[in-house]
Amino acid sequence: MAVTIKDVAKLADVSTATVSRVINNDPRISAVTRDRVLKIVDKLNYKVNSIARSLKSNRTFTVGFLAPEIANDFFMTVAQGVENALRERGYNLIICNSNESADEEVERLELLIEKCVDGVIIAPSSGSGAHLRFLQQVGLPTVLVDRLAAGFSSDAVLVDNATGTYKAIHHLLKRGHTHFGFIGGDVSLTPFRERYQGFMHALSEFGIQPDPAHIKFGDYHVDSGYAMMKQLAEHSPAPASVFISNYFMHIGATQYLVEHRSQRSRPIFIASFDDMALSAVAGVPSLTIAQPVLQIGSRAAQLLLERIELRLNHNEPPQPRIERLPTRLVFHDRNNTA
Amino acid sequence: MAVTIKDVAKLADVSTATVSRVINNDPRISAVTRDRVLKIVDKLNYKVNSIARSLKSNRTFTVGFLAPEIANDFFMTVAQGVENALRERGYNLIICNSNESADEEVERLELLIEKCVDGVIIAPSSGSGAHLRFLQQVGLPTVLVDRLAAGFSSDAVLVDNATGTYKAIHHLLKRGHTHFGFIGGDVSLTPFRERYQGFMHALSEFGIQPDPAHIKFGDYHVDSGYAMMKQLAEHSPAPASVFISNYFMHIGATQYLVEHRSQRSRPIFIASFDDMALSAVAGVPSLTIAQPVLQIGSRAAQLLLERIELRLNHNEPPQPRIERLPTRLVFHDRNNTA
DNA sequence: CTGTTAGCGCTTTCAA
DNA sequence: TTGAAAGCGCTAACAG
Repeated sequence: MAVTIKDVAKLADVSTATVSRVINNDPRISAVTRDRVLKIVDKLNYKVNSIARSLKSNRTFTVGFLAPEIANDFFMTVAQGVENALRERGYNLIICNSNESADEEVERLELLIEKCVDGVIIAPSSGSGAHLRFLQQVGLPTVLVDRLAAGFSSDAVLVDNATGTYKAIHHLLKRGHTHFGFIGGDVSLTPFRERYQGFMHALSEFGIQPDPAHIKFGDYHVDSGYAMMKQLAEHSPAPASVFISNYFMHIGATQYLVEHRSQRSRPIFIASFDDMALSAVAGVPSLTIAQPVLQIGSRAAQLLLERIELRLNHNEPPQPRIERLPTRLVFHDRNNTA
Repeated sequence: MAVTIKDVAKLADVSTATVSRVINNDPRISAVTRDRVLKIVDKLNYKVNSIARSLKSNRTFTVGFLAPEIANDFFMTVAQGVENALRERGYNLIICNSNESADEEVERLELLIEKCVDGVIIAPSSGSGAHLRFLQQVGLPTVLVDRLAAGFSSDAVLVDNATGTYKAIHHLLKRGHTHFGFIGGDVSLTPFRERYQGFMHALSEFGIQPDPAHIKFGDYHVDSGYAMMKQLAEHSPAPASVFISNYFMHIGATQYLVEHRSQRSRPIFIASFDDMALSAVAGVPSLTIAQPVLQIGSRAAQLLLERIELRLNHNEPPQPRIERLPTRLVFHDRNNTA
């Protein structure tokens, strides 16, 4: 059996209360007692049982992070950002996976509630937030990241999807690009919808109506990007430039282009949301819209901790805050065709 | 305040013991009482407090996963495999990050112990396992993945690094490849050491002594792969084929090659350990050695749960088992130069 | 400065 | 089949 506070108390010949005070750095403890206790703590290699502590104190110093995919660089980089910020404040992170399913999302949240996490950060699996509403009942501090959930009002940290896309496309339009294709994700997810809107907005400003055959929507994964780029490239006429709505589809699309490089006289120019590890790899000229991924996570953690502290002190919770972090254009283009 | 077992008991007009039995599916409970209690549970939306439960039962149904990097496709895919297997058995996963540091690794493990996890799965940060030995003292069920730790004997699930590499290089040698370069990782980590050994073994069988200037070691990240490939390619003579010790360096190396494609008359052939999402993307001919990444995770989870169960029943723990899962060769080569 | 004591929410003998 | 009561390891009044 593990060593408990009692064992320490007995050996140090003090009460368990004293031991508790020592390990919690209560100032009103004499130096000698403190030393004696600490010595025993060391000797017995005593570690607090944070389960017991949590049962008393009703806080676990643990935050849940719920992502729709766990083997996904984007969400895990967000998680990394969350963890960085939490660790500074002595909090820990439990990462869970909703598998992009609202049902599993609820399941995982119930689990996290069972485990008495102090708050949760969620990249919601679905554009509708109906299934999340029970969180407000429960009063669990919550921050959304990357995506908003309709009908579920809460703090959120995301990026300027529409504006970022608008600026990229606007830039290309000014440089003379005119024949655009579009590779989109599920528009029931806010980021993909907003990126689509930004894209269309820029085109309409230049009085350009894209060929409907050049507008494609799929899921947001590599294979989907490959398939849609294939459709676009094989369509006649093919678009001269293609906007791709996220990193994974960018990778898939690039894969297609590289494999069929020799078949094209002029390369298709790519603009893509996200700029991550491999955005530069493929050597297809591109303009990318970089998100501050780590900061999304760390900022979300800050907002959450704020809410947790406020709740602890029985203060009024603030109104839901939606923060849009700025994106940044990145040119991957040695021939400066952008 | 959250609703507790007491609230349910009061409303259902039974003792807390009865409620406890109902929610734990104790058979010796009359159907009527069960129904009555369940109805109240629903009405109050009662959820067990697993903190309190764990304090009593001394188990948390939670497993810790400790990875040296959290924003890393490989480790997170392993984590995915772990989670798949755990979920089936009603266990949960806490993912922690050691930042490839032995000190942080110990910190995180102490945290997990504080949280009373039932066991841990570790991809150890360092080839030396000295800092892990305290786990045996504590008696915490442990399984290593991907890497072994010298001086720390425990269950482990990894792949046939040496054999897999050997087979790939052997295959290429038979196809006439002779001038090999090598891009390696930190050989204090067992996978990188073993891959190096497999590489050298294959060459020596063919009586080939690689040019020392063609053997490079770095860290295992994208930038490192880029830098080493640059060195190899700029060296005169450059190797005709290069073995790369993992996915991320493969990506970096490929990035270099694609960027400088036009400068070479004949492309450098790549053989690389790992075959993941983007291995096929770059259009540089390659032969990859695929690991069954998800299975590494799920198998590790199985071994761990076995140990946890045994310990619970006070059975003798089994001898440490080291399982090597087989790798598989994958050809990414439209011109069949491999 | 330190000890006594009650109790966090739950499970589990033991007794009925 | 059910209830009473003890106790998991810790913290926090309260008292001294």
